[in-house]
Amino acid sequence: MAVALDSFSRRGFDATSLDALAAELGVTKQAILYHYASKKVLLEAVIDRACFDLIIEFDGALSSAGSGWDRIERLVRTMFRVGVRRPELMGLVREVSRLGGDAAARLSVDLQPFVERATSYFQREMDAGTIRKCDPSMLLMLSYSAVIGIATDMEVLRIVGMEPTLRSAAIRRRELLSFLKAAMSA
Amino acid sequence: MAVALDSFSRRGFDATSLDALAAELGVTKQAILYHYASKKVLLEAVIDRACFDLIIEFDGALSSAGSGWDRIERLVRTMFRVGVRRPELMGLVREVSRLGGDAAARLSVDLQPFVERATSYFQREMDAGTIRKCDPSMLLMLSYSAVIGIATDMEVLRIVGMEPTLRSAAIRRRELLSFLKAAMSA
DNA sequence: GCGAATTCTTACCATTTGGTAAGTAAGTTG
DNA sequence: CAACTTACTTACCAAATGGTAAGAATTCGC
Repeated sequence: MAVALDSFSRRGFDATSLDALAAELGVTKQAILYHYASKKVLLEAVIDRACFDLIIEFDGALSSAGSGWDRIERLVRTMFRVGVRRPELMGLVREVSRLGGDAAARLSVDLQPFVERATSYFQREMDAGTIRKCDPSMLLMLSYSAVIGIATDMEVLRIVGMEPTLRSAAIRRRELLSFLKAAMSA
Repeated sequence: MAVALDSFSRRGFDATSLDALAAELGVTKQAILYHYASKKVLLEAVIDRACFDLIIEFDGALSSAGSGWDRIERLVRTMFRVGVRRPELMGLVREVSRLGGDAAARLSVDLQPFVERATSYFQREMDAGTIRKCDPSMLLMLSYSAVIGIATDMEVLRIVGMEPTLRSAAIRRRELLSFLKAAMSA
């Protein structure tokens, strides 16, 4: 499962053959097809798993104590941490969203509760005056895009002249945080 | 060429078969292989073309008259316009960056002049005090990511609750502009 | 008008793909 | 021990893939 998640998000769904997955696991392709009736079913299982993990990762940050800017900062930090430490999770979201169709629909359903929670949380903070008023969906989308770009578009990072090493990730996180802070401050 | 660019960026390189491209063009696969020795060569040609178009699109915005914030705003507007009206250009950048390897290297070479121009332009504006000091590479990366996300991740847009219609694109552009403005203001 | 280049097509081909069918070794249950 | 389930494997298969070889129609240079 972890292998499939990793490969789907890194190499893409179409570019990942069942044979390649099986080889990596040291079994035959039919061993996979025994547990998952088809490649599509495997993808659906991987989507469910990734969404579950994603929600688990964010659950703490969204429900932990603290208020105002501290909590916002913790949320963004969490987003960045997930993007750096588990890039396959966000990478799969991107890949599945590109695939469209049933897979994307399933992703949508799986993430709906989290998205609703996050946007309503942003909304509350806006009403409270912690962050400046804007479309909460837009804010979520921007945070996702920013982290996705910085955490998974390694090649683009290299193109714009940033070395995509883990060592410099901390620096990038600090930059992104101050950037988002400036953008969100009331 | 346009058909290949579109399909590579929308469906992905691996998921685009030469037969499918040929069918869409009303010719046979071998007609394509006559002009481009292999699928890889076709990809390289498409990359060159996309980068050329990208640079052409941005050239006006980067070199046009005006100064200070007006020019910055025009640059961001251009980025958004390209993202919305020619999503295949930025989509291909994302796809090729995911593919890695020779293709990504070529992309890097093709875009290097533009990237250097853009970052040095940001640097000048920072020195002039128009925008707040930050890593110019980071700023470029963030703008790219934001526009990529909003312009090409249609499914994710739907998931976070934004209808991905052209009609609402203007609203999103305004939101993004005010967002970037807030983030960049000195 | 004729050879030659250009631009295709038809006919193949080896490999890879997701998927099926059937068998088998190792438990598990009664 | 026997029936049955679990977790595979080996043996295939039809379709699709990128690519080659050779031929045909059209255009071009002279």
